[in-house]
Amino acid sequence: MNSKRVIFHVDMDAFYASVEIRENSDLENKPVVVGVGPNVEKFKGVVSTASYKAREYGIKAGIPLIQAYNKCKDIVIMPARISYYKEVSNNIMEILKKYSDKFQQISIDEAYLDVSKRIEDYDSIENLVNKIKEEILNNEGLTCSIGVGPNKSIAKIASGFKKPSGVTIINSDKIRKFLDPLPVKTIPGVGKKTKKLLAKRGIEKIKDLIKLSKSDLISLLGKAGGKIYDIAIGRESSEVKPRGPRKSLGFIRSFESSTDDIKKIKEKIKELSKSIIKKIQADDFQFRTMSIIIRFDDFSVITRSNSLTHHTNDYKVLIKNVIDLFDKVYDNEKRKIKRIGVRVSNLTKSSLKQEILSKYFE
DNA sequence: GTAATCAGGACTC
DNA sequence: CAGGAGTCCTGATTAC
Repeated sequence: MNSKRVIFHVDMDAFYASVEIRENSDLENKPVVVGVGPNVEKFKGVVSTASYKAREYGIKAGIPLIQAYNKCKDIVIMPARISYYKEVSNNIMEILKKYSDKFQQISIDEAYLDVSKRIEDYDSIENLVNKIKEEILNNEGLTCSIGVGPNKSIAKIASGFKKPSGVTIINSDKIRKFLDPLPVKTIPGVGKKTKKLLAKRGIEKIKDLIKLSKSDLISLLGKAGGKIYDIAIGRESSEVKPRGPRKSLGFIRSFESSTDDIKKIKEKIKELSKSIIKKIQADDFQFRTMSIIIRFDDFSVITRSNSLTHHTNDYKVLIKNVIDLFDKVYDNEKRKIKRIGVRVSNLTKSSLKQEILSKYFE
């Protein structure tokens, strides 16, 4: 037997947009974007996902809808229907689980599969990849891209290498040839800031990055530097493991335009808190820490939080605490507010299970 | 001195 | 012109 791991990273192509197109064949080959925000019809918000046709115009996730429109007057904007996309996602994840020994869902449209035990040679990789792609296409009418590698990071980078509907298989002996020419930003964990910091030192490609030692990178970037180094040399080795329980839960809403109307803001805070309580009770959680998040019209952000001595799932407790937090901040603030959010953390499962478990560990 | 808590930042999809 | 949800990390402060 072979002890080498074979990891798949499966990534759905333009997931939200593709779901909308599958629901409405008129949208095929059109520049479709799924938008999120306070009023997507009036271009208040951003692009969540752009179809591949839309991408031809330079439209991509994250840009303001108004900019997307300016790039292409023909864009079709669909408001996001996240709960529906979740249903679709669940169906897809069930398919992926079947084909893996170990499974890790990363987000609504991505997952890692450890398929080591099901692979003997290159052909069996191709067979398995094709089977997965076929079943997702037949059952859900959607395409995905798959990256295959000896660890999770290489699989992930590989899945993004050829899209849409691409397959990229990186054997151990091809790691350097694959990674070396890629821009550092390709590495998960290297975002805008880190890219800039590295660029200042003339580091643009992964091959530049690996000239530094691991400790150089750690002193430059902290703990993240160590991870980035391991990925760059192709030796990241984290296991494919099931997702743990959630650690926090919250909601954020933007106002259509910035406001200093305290009544309006507090109404929103209550609304958000209510939604949190609903969800948290439905999922049988309790929380101990509560936070508010405020983004001002100049885009600066303030967060405030406090913790209780005990866990709760009570609306009254939540609302009292978050309103108190808000009042403390807004006493000496005049800036207008653009977005407001409420979040709870330090979660535990409430009721039954907890007691049974604690008995076990007495 | 170390553990919790809090605030802010970076990052991901 | 700048959404929404979530995670991890860091540094400062406070608690034990």
